[in-house]
Amino acid sequence: MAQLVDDRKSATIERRAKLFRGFADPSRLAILGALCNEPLAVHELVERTELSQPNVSNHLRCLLDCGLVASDREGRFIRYRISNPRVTVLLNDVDALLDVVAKGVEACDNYREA
Amino acid sequence: MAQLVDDRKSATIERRAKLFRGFADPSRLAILGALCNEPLAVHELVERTELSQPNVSNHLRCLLDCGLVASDREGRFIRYRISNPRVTVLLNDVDALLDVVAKGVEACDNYREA
DNA sequence: GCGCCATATCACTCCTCGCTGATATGTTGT
DNA sequence: ACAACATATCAGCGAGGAGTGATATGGCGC
Repeated sequence: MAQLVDDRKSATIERRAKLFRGFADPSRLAILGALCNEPLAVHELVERTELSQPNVSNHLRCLLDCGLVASDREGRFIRYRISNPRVTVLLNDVDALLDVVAKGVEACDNYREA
Repeated sequence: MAQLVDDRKSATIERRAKLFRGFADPSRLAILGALCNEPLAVHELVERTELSQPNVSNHLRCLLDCGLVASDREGRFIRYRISNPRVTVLLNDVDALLDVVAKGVEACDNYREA
């Protein structure tokens, strides 16, 4: 039973970690940032983010599967948009936190600096 | 100059990504989660998270450098605590987002499922 | 139907990061 | 000063994920 509790606890943690990982990539953040302003088609995202088209598609697939963005077909375009305002909330939270810890984050070299 | 703008923009994105990466690990989330309840010394964190002691220390160093936790020496113990309430806010908001997208996140196999 | 544009998929490589085991530093009692 | 406990550091290994290039699918206009 303690085992059960542990499982449930760790399952929750794993889910959180997985969701955070969805945000923990510059390319995906660039895509999400662009979509926060307005819905965009893939080729528009390619222009603005300066990422390769397959790369953008791959990330969109990931974001779509995770439910962070949604897509609507429009003719031969596919328009992507932020699926839920809570995504934006989270992005704002991280900026608010960065206001406080930006210096430390940049100094931390436990993982590769950008 | 457009170059400058791009640099500034991407620097912001990189910082966000780096901060998100700080949260994108089950071990660090377990540590942060435990610290959300109460400040704890390292050996207590080892007990509760069931991680190895060097592992916990490594993650704490990372979290400390990033400014997400703070530490106070107390005798031969070192007590760690959440450094800023915005950390807790972020953790809560991620749970709020999970309420909506949990299913999708679990289904997404672009990166390894826990 | 054919060519064109928009998007998706796949195999592969490289790099980053997390964990472990051994060891070093530090602090407290006796 | 020494023993015991608490914490930090470091090298090395292994795995997961991001990017690329080539290619496949799908919708549109002529």
